[in-house]
Amino acid sequence: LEQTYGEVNQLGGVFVNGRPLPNAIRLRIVELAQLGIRPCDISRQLRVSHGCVSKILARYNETGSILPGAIGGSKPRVTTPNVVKHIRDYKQGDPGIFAWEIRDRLLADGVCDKYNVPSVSSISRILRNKIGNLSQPSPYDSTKQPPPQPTLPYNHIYQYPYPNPMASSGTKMGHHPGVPVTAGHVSIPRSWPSAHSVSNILGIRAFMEQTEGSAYPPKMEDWPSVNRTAFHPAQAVNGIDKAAMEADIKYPQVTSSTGDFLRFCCRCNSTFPLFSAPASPISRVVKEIESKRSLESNGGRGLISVSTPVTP
DNA sequence: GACGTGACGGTTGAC
DNA sequence: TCGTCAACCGTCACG
Repeated sequence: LEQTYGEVNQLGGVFVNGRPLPNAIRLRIVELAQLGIRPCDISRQLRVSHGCVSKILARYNETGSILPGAIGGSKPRVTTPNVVKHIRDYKQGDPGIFAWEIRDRLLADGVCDKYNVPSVSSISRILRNKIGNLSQPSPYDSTKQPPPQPTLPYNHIYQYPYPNPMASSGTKMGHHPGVPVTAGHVSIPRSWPSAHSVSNILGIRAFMEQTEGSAYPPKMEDWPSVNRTAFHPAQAVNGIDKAAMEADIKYPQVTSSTGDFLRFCCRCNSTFPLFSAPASPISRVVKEIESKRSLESNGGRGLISVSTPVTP
């Protein structure tokens, strides 16, 4: 069981097969691209395969979202209670009606569209199994409440399942650990070093520790594939070297004297309030994550603050 | 060398 | 409870 998580790709980056990259890294990929850094350089810096970088950027350009798609699950059922109810109504109104006629009527009446109309065989099955005896009350009787529908649509946003030690425990999906949420805004806890490597300029440090909780469970250090013999301690993991990660803990996010979060801009060599930054695709992405999380965090419960104000 | 693409092995969650 | 299925994932190799 312990030998399940963590593999090292050709670039030395760590990934979990079958699982999406942490949102922080996805965000960083987009962010670097926005800054004009070539995908191949992003790939090397973050130690993410160029195919993945290409995929994430393509998705971002197409959808505007950095988030991975919905993994798992099944297609939405077409035989919803409402559809079954209509089929029963049609059958009651005309006991000799054919399944294909029901299908046509479902379309004609606007109950279904061409994408979700049940097949003739499905209708036949419904007629056989659910409406076989019209004298029997149906579980979907109009006098009853229909069964609860899924809260989320089929293509809901993928919930990053990695445990977050700072997130409230108890619910598996209750709180998205990808980006910390405060009551009215999102912070991107990071420090903005002055060193001029791409990684350091852009503050690629301790992402997994800070913005994703611990990016992969249980702890990256415990990943069997992050082999300490093959992986030098000082070597970067997804562009995050260990020393920097440790340093990030020592030097938390810059805040102003008022406690506002400040972001260091390497371009203008100054800081600016993180939350008053001009709207950008990145801030939009952050807002996207925030809004998704807000919907799923049960009214804001489990809010965390991962940034520690710097005391002078 | 950079990049798009598809195969591949893997995970996930509804049914 | 468990297996199946179809969605997704990132890596890798190829062109």
